[in-house]
Amino acid sequence: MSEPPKHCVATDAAVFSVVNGTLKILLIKRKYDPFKGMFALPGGFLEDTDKSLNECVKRELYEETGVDNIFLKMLHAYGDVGRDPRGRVVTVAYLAVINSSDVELNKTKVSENAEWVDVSSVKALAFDHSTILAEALDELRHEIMDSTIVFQLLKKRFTLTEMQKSYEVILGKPLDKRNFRKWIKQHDILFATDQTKMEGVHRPARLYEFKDKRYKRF
Amino acid sequence: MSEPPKHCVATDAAVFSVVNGTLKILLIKRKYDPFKGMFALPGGFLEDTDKSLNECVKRELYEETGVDNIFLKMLHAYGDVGRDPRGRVVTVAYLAVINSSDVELNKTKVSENAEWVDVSSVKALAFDHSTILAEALDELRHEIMDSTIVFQLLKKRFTLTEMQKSYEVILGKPLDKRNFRKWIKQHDILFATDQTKMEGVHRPARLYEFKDKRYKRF
DNA sequence: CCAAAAGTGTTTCCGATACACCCATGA
DNA sequence: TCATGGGTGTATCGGAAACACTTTTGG
Repeated sequence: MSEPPKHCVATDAAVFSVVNGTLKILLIKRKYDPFKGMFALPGGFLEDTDKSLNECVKRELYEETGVDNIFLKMLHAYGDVGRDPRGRVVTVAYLAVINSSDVELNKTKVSENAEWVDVSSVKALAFDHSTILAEALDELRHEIMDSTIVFQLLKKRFTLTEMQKSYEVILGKPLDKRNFRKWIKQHDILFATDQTKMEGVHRPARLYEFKDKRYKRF
Repeated sequence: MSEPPKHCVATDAAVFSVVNGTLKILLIKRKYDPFKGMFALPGGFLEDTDKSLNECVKRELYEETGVDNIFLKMLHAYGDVGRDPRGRVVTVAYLAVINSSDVELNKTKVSENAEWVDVSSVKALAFDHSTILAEALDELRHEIMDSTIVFQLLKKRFTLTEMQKSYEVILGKPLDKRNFRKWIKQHDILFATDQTKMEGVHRPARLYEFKDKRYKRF
């Protein structure tokens, strides 16, 4: 057996957020060929200094968008010949959701091409990133029902209505208020603070926090 | 930005079967260092001639064990530094199940070290393959309830009791006969042939076939 | 007629869904 | 007192689980 062949390895992140009641995906406008001018998922090559794939995707995300300290769930690897015109690249896709107000895009030179784009208006993406995005969105809809990943999307304190809205935007359908509250309560992941949020001319809403902000599957 | 670094990429397969009523995993006894003499999952490096990761894992599996024409589901990628003492290797793990009687192990020089090993008696494996095996088994238990992957495990014709036994061995717990039959019938994936299987001194069992042997999620 | 596995329905339970009214606030 | 969103409970439905007896065969 000869020396094993070597290949480029990369990570890509599908990072979702809810902004103004719509589901957004964090994309980078490419400055160089291939696919110059098109949108792509943030990501990049695995470096020797990355101790793990997880570290790689976090580093790339930070460098390209300023997003830091975020939970990323691995989704799938893509390694078909021809998926990158420059040569073979095996990429590992990750999923994340964040609260967009925790992030200031365009604050560095490198991240100046990062944008929140409406998922519903995303057209063709660079490479096979349209496929990755579609699969990530599908996975997100499962994850949100099945894990505590929604933690990432909300601020430290939030009302149950805000939480429900996040679910509705991600799932793309309305939920029943009473059933949603019963469901979320039975998971026992929240506690009610003694504070309320007053906004507008109506009864103030109780503010909640997560008991444990770590990712956990139900 | 400099040239992207290159890395070894590999695939590994966790191939399960049920033999004599016990759950088995297909392992290779390593002939060379590192981990010489230890068991490992079958797998190997991605070659330039492999047009996809899927093709790579199928090729490796065929070369090392003679197993051919099998459905493999991608599970997860592992890329931590140090998981292979020879240098960094990013590996992509796959899951499969097969009917062990469709395969003749040890029929070639290269595959002479392949063995079916009781999952319950597997000790330490080479590399991080113990982790991969554990995660694969977990995934298998979900897959079997959620997809038609059990197709791979059974012969062309089989009785419902044989099918149920496969589920029981994989899940590691007994199932209720009537509930199992109701459940499997409601998925509408089988048809009853007009033949029966006579074996022993008791009522013959009807033989069934799959309507469609392709992998499908429920 | 006996042993052994095949085959078959009904009841119960629990989680998911549907659904409508009162409450607290500021203007 | 009104407009606005916050907050709450019950009845129904449907799928999952529990559960036991009859049938067919060869010896």
